[in-house]
Amino acid sequence: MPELPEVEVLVRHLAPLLQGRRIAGVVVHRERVVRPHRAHEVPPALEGAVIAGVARRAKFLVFDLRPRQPGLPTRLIGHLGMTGRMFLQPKGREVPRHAAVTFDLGPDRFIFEDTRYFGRLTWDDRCLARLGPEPLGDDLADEAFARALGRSRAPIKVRLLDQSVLAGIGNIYASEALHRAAVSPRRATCRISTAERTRLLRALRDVLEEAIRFGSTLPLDFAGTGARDGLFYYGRVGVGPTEPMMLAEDSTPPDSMSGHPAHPEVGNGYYERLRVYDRDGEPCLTCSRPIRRIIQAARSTFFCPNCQK
DNA sequence: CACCATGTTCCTTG
DNA sequence: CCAAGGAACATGGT
Repeated sequence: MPELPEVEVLVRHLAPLLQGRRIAGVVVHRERVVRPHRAHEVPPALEGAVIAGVARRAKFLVFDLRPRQPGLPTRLIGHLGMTGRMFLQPKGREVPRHAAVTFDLGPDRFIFEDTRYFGRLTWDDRCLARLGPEPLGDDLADEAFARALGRSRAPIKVRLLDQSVLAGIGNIYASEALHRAAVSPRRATCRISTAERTRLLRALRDVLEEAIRFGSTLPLDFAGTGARDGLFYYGRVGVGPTEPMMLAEDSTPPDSMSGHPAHPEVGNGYYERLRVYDRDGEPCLTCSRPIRRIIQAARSTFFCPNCQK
């Protein structure tokens, strides 16, 4: 579920649930996820710690800890990779097949689940040191954005995905922001005009903020227990046969037929949230000419060749 | 069987 | 030094 807005929504959801809870036990089901630590190092490092708070930095979740004794880690850093999820479950329920790490919190269990195991959970904080500025931070003024972009000749889309340039932009919102700013994803970064750059920063913030606002009000299925359309993203919800449901700690699993029907007009207003992503061949919502899909840095980019020059 | 997937990192080639 | 391409990680959906 990862990209800045999804992580932000998740953090807001988790913070009140985890604050003040004590970690009674930890089980590492997939050693790869706690790299560079070893599985056996994890329980002695974390057990007995109290979770003091949860925050976000770029696409990372940062859990502040009060360790049981000095010298032990004071924060845990999580990354969801492509398919990571985090949620609470009552103990006694079966842990999901792809649980990577589980925490015993007493009455319930905090689960980091990740089908592809690209995610991470670590107290090695070097990953945070390499990050560029937060796109939503007040500190990121126009000049700071210009400085971050630099004089690179790389295509702007590829540049936006570089976490050391700007932290938190992923493949979906990069395409979305460029479309809103009417800048071609292929444009060399150093050939973006001042006006375009200003538009782009604005578009980035708008896209991210809207997604957060939207995600905060949307019934989300953090546990992934509901039938899904495969994306878990806000934008295509309503297209598929079901709609994700909110799952606080332990709400009842959604009955799969209770979602809105698949008609866009009946829909829930989510239908047009993503204007270009995953819309290859569909008409651009501004000019109605077809959206195109191209490959940049081995990843799909979607854009309107007519609107974005 | 084919191809695709929200992410990151490392390696090679130009 | 930089850009671009590919592969790797691992699993599942269409």
